[in-house]
Amino acid sequence: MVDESRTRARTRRAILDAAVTVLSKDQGASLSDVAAVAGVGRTTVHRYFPERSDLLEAIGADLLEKVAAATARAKLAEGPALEAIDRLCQEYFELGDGLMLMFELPEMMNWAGWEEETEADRALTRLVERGHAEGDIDPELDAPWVQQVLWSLLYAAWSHIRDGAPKHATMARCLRTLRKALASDVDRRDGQRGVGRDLQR
Amino acid sequence: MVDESRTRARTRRAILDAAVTVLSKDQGASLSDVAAVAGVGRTTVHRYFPERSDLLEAIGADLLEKVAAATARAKLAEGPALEAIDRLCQEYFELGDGLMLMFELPEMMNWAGWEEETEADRALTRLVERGHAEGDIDPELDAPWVQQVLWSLLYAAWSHIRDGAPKHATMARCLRTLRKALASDVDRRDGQRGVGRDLQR
DNA sequence: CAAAAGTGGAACATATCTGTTCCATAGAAG
DNA sequence: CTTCTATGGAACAGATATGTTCCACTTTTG
Repeated sequence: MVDESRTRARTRRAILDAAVTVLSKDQGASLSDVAAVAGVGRTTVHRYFPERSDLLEAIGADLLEKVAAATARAKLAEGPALEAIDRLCQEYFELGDGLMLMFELPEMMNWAGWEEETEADRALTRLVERGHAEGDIDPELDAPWVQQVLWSLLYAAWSHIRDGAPKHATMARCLRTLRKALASDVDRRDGQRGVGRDLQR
Repeated sequence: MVDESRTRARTRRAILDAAVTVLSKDQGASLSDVAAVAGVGRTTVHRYFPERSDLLEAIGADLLEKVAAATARAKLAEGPALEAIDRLCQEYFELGDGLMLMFELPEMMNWAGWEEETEADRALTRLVERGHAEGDIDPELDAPWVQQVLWSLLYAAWSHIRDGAPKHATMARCLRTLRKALASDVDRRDGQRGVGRDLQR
């Protein structure tokens, strides 16, 4: 894992990406399917990932990195808490198929990397607590529940898009829904900023 | 399907229920597993549902009925729109494992019965539109999106419970979240009724 | 009680996916 | 150009789930 020839790195990525694409559409897909989409022989897949579980594990690790990167980009420590969550939601949204995989692939949710609390989890927890302290986030909603809501709304958004809904509008609705759900009732200052305020009647 | 002896009906139900229980925990579970939990021989399962797909189809149909019944019980045409959605959410919540199956079992979401719009869908659509007209529901959130949000929050709630969260408290948070998310900003009358108002700081 | 209905288990055939080995060849790197 | 890396494909072995058949046994039902 230390260093790989460029070709090896490229093939590896191709397989990983293909796997995410294929498995997010059909979690029961065979390795042949993955190989086909990756434009690679089935043998090659086994060369990189001896067992199916190795591939899944690699996907998990890859996803974990992407989540970490997305969380970092959202800079959760900066600005009003609700705006920070907005940014986080947008970043996670970009994970696309990978996001769906986390929900839909059984072996993914049970896999080791997600059991332990990641830095991303901790950052979100800190953010929610800050939101509570600053009066921006509904004090009745604790960090774990906020996390559940965030992910499930993202899931809802992507499902909706899969059903043919326009991407951008759906994203806007998702953000709006999340923001309203989490906003403290006392503090309404930031709740309406951004998306479609003027459409309000 | 016309009439079945009592024994047959009971065995059939046992298999169906066992299947929901087992498959909601492991979508890849074999028919042997289902048979074992149902307290029935594998042969018997095949007698009632010749192919795996037949079993899945039967579960789908069964679930569809339960959803219809739950929707009817919620009496969506009565009372303020937000309260009606509250009732609906509580009714659906009771579906338990069946609810998770709809999300997690791939063959379930693609299955025929869900494609066409059911009476339950139409009732919800009418409710949302009524909510818009009466100023109770956020006009920016249309019926399909409201439906997505409703189901995904239920999914979030059950996932949270699976993770060890207390059932009742989670349900309360789920309702609160949904209500706030859907409430129109103009109309705040009903937004706070019920769950944990006195815990507000 | 006797016939009929319902059941369980063994045995078998079949399909599919997995994981492995081997070899010839294409492509990169020196 | 030559060497070495990476690859694709065929062929094979093993595991697992599916679906079927048959028969003896139990329970219901008339």
